[in-house]
Amino acid sequence: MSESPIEHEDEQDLPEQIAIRLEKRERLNALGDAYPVSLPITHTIAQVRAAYPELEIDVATGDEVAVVGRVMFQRNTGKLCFATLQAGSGERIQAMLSLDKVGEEQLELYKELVDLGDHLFVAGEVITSKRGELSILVTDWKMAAKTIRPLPNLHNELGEEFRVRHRYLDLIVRDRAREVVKIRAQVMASMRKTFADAAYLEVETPMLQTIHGGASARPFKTHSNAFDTELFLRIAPELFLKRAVVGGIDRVFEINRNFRNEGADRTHSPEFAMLEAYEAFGDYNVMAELTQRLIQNAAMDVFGTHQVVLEDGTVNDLGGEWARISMFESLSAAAGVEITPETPIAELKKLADKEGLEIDHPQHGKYVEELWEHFVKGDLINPTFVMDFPVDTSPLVRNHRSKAGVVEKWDLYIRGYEQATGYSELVDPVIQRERFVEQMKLAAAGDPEAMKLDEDFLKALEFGMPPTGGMGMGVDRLLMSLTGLGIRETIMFPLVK
RNA sequence: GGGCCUCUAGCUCAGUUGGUUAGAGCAACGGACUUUUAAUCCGUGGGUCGAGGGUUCGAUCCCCUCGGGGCCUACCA
Repeated sequence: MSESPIEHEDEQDLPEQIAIRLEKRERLNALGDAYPVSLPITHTIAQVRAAYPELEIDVATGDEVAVVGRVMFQRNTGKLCFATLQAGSGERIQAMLSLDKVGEEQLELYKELVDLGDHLFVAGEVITSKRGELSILVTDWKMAAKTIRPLPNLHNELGEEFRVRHRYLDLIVRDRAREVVKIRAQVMASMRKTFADAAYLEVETPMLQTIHGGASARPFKTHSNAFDTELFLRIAPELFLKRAVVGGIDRVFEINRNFRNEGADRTHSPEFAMLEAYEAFGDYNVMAELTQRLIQNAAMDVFGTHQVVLEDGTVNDLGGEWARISMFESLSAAAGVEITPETPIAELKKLADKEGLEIDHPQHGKYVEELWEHFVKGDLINPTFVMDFPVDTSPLVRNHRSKAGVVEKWDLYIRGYEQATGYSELVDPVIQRERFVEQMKLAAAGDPEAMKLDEDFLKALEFGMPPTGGMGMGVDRLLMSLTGLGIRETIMFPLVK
């Protein structure tokens, strides 16, 4: 990337349009202020529009208003100039500057000093033009903030890379970009309300951790100068939220960033927003109900329906009671052979080989999950809880209360994506230690994602954790499910090199 | 990690089978215009063709290296 041209000392090197705008900025400062600290604004553009929903053509209301907006279009003629002003929230209104209202000097200055993209303050009467456009017939104008760089062309779609690298411009220029930011905020607010209604407390747990745990993933590493020690950006908040439950915070949730040092694609980002929730004396069934409620409430609060329309026009039906299927039963049905926790690993391997699956760190449960993804996952369009996972790939989940060889864990799939996961949490400190030891053997065998043993967490469990249900949900992925956008569109400022 | 593609003006894109001075629309500059709304009309300027190296009389184009981006694939509870 080239350095910013505005940093060049020699003005000759500046792109023409920037040099010209810098001169205009100087002139504005000489005449007054190109960036005034305050302006006598009386209305937002939205308020003006709302106050006059249906005016006839060529009407003068007699009402005076003063607004600011960014200049999005300009149509300058000899004695009458038009500009379209846009509020940050996207509403637009037309400003009209006529010779007989502002005088020759102010009209000339306006034409010379105001460019597309500038923040412009205008005061005047609310009218409609001869074409019926709601307008402000300007008596006073003032530069609210001079722009130095030209806005991108509004008549072509911006390239994807340009949009991500200049999200601030994307937000100015593209309604949908603003909408997505708003939807995200509303979804967050809705989920917090659902939690509040269920007497959950929101907490924040460490991002910097001395031992990363709670998930299987490669971490980002950093270093603390003060403690002279290696630290990890968290891959999950799970082990700290469970400590909170041990401490008696019986209903607790956190919405915050996780960091995973792994691949980035349409559904994965190195940093992503994660929701985790724990409920003492709940189990994975309770958490499934909570998860369904969170998502359905969000859809209803934001879109007013459980049938949300996605970017490509298809409808994502989130309504009704969501299906629950068993992992082993659905796999057996799809594969055409009975597969249970007792199925010999050699048989699973034979089936995987036949299907052309390569499995990295072969354990029984790994085979089952890979085969399940191969045979079943793609067909799960409507929201579906996949229940009861293999034990050896789920070290933090308690054994099923009645089925041998599986744990009380579900994954929620929506439109073929893993959306959330829920557990009846493992709270027995002795079994938890055994599970960690198993993970350490895997790590020793070279699995870089295997979990580390967290002695302090085990100590907390040894002080007694109540039976607890837990759930985790990728917030960015929820936004994807609600909008049909890629993850880099649901995150306002995704990581770019 | 592997494969394929891509990078040209502020933005969106053409183009050059290697040849004088690299084009368009919008944006900008000068001029005309009191009802435009992608205003219109006349005129003008604007480029290290991602960076570096090579081949060549001559490279934006061909080759190599590097960098950015995309798609597929692998990996990612």
